[in-house]
Amino acid sequence: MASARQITGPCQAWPQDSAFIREVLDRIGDKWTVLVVSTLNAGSLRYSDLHASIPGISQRMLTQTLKHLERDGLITRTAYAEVPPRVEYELTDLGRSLRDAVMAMAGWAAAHHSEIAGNRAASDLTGVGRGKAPASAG
Amino acid sequence: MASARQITGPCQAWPQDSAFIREVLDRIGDKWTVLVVSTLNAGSLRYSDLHASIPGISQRMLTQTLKHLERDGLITRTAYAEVPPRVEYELTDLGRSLRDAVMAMAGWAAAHHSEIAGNRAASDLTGVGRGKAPASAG
DNA sequence: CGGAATCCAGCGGGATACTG
DNA sequence: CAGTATCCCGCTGGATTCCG
Repeated sequence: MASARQITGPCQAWPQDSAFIREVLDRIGDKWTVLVVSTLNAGSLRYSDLHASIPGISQRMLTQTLKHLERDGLITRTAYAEVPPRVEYELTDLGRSLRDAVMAMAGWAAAHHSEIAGNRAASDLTGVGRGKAPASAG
Repeated sequence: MASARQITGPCQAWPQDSAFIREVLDRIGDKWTVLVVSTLNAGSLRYSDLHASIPGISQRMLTQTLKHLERDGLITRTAYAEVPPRVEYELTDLGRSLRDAVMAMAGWAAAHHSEIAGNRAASDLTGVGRGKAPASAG
């Protein structure tokens, strides 16, 4: 899928691996995946439970996200052939490892989000303030 | 929202914090941010250097990504008022900490991407194969 | 060189309606 | 209950053009 990239910089050890990151990022990039995984952290849940636990999600997005997660082996889908249909979803070991990884990101976010918010507010106050203007060394 | 259930894992207190994660994910969710940060890992770079180092990016996206990163205090922008305009971008400490966090995700991706690919392929072969069908206890 | 502004195609994703 | 199918709108983001 991805073509080999030519990197000009001196330290280009990990950009090649960005293909992997891209895959993961494309998955956790959409907000629903993270929400679904975090909700499934509570254990095995039914479709309606997930739908109720995740406020803004539509059936379309919930179904799609679940299929993607199942396809990647991050969750298991168990359908009970009962009169009132029942389907339960649960995180796999792989899914739990993803959850851990995302939680690490969440840790970083929690640790720095105030600093980022501060920077953003300051940058907003400075308004159009561009970068610093050092001596123009011709 | 979610009814109290039996939790398999020790921690279920993070869905509330998902607001923080969302912010970060919205930022690193678009592929360009990660690429730009990883490229800036090489040190201070000019606009044109970045543009050349990141194959598929457009000026629009590069500029936008850089502004966002600067706004959040993840990079610094230094404009030299010379005859041929020159602007350099560099990661801040905060930006480097983000890079570390993203590299952690990259580590997870590298460790499990083959497994995920395998699961996906298997799920593709199984085709329409739905979830397992346990005894219909009705 | 380093951007800003404009235009426009693609598709992500919400709302709705229907099915098994 | 647990989806599937359809429509359709808004945003993302690429290509192009112009400016300091």
